Amino acid sequence: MLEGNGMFEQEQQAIEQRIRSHCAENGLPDPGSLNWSPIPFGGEWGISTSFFQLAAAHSRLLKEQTGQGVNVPQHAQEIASQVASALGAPAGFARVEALNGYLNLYYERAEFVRRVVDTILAEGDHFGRGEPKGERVMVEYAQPNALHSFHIGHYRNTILGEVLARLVEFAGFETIRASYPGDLGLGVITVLWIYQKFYQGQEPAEVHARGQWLLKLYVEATRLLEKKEGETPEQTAQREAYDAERRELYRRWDDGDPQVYELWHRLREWSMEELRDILRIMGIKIDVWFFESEVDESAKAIVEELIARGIADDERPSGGAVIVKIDEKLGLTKEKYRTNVILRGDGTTLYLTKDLALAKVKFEQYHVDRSIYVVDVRQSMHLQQAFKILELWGFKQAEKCYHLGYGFVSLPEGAMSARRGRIVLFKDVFDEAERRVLAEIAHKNPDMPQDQRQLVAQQVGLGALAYAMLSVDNNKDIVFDVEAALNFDGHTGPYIQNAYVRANSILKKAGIPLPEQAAFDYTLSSHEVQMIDLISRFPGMVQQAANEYRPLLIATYAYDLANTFHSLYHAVPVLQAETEPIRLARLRLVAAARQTIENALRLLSIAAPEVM
RNA sequence: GCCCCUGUAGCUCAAUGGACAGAGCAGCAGCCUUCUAAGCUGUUGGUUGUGGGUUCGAGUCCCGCCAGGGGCGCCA
Repeated sequence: MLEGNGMFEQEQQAIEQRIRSHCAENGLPDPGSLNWSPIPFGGEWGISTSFFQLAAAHSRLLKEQTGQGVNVPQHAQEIASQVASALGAPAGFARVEALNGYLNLYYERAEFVRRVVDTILAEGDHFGRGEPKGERVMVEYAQPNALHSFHIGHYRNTILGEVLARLVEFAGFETIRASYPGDLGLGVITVLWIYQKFYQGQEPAEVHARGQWLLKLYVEATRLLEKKEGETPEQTAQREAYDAERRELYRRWDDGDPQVYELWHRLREWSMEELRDILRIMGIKIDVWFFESEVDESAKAIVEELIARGIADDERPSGGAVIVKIDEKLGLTKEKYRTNVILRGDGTTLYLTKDLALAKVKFEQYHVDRSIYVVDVRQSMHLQQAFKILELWGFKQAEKCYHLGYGFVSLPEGAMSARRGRIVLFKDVFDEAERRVLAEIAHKNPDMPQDQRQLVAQQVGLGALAYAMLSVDNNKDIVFDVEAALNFDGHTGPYIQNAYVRANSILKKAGIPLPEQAAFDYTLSSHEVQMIDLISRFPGMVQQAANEYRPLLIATYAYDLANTFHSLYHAVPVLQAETEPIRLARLRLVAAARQTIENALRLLSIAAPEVM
């Protein structure tokens, strides 16, 4: 298994040992953990470490002893030189060099390449997978509000969560994908109200049309119920009558009226059908569905316990609600988590209450070791409050809860607003993406069979969309520009997919099975060296991205892979290579690159099309 | 008032405290009879918002300030 610099683990450890003894023998402080990083120069590769910290430490030591320190960069270079000559020509490395305070160790090219390529081709789809960590992680994402339609803001949440789940899973953690759709609240009741009042019995046949219709109903209902400027007394009376009906409906729903429940379940199912189809398009399989309505009762029980234990204050007797003074209970003097309500005056639960109950379910029923919440950054305060209340409650897994916030998605015209009809639905963008890819295929690849075009259009269209979301760090807001998101050139998903396709094309045209082995003992071009360097780093990238919860790192890495491959493709002939041994070696290199691109794309939830 | 996030090329974004701050888009100049031009090559473009501090070394860490966004008791 290749992990980090693990490929040359033995050689690296031997070097470290010799550096330590060199230091000990020459009165230098122990260098501590040597921080190896890849050599940054293009055209060659190896590993590198610097001696600045050691030189600085030694300088401090000398200052204590003699009252005089030394110039650190200069001293670092001296140490690097001494170490370099002490090492001589270590096994596994072609060359050792001391430069600017750095010790650079250059790999034996042929051996390095052979190991990298052989490992990748032997491990195939598993190349880059981390060792099992023996820990179970739950990722919660894909939580749109029921009875609203799925827009590109939800899409960002969903693609980010899915890629995070794939990352931690591939890095070696057992992973559970959870979705928590909001199916309660006034917004939901509002849709039920207008449907019952004006549209009873109507139902668009197509699944997306039906889901989207619910959003239109919500917008219309909001217009009817919203106070307007300069309304006539009749209009005011009408509006208030409507609102009274809605409140009455909410009350009946709360009482569990079977008729209302039937309607609620039916419309919720329309939303869920739409969501399931979008998840199908995105290739996502959710393991666990939590509905807000399912944790309602257990949430109330938790409130009782918090009151009994003096963590929550029941202000209902004086006309208030049940609250938790979080800062006060934590003993903080400055306001940080503030105070929040965990039960309304009328005894109904809030979002916060249900999150307390849900956390308990996750840890106690699903036995997860860690729980990651992929939720809009605007809910950061809310989740911190939930985690702190759990902590006050004595729930020790509270420290195993992480909020992965992400910036919100807005439009060039401003924030999305369902009421103003200013909203971009995922399905609309997806359909447009497909149309554009089909047009592109007709133009650029007219020989592609008709029956293949639809599949490729979907793969490439989704690839463009996914990459547009994933190539921005999650803590940054995105202004969603359809034209930019559906661009297929440059730093985009299709650019990466195209690199895969071109690699695939070479291997197909070779007309022979992939050679079992090949020697890389010829003079490698700088393009080949860079390609090898990058693909060898994939396992380390997976671990880093999973540890930091940063899909962006893989997105950037995948682009670098494709960029390097495109350059290689242009500059280095494979099928027309100078000699047969070089041809075979390059075929294996191309196959290894293709495999690495494929694995990286899979982590990004982007398809690797055979042709495009 | 308190808390969180952001500020890097004209625009959109990268950069485990480390070697000359990098890509894409846009602009300019080239490359399809050669493994798919959704591509490649070259080129233009920077006081990393600002002032201090820590460090051998700061876009990165600490403090202040400026600008923008978000959040803050019965919405989700």
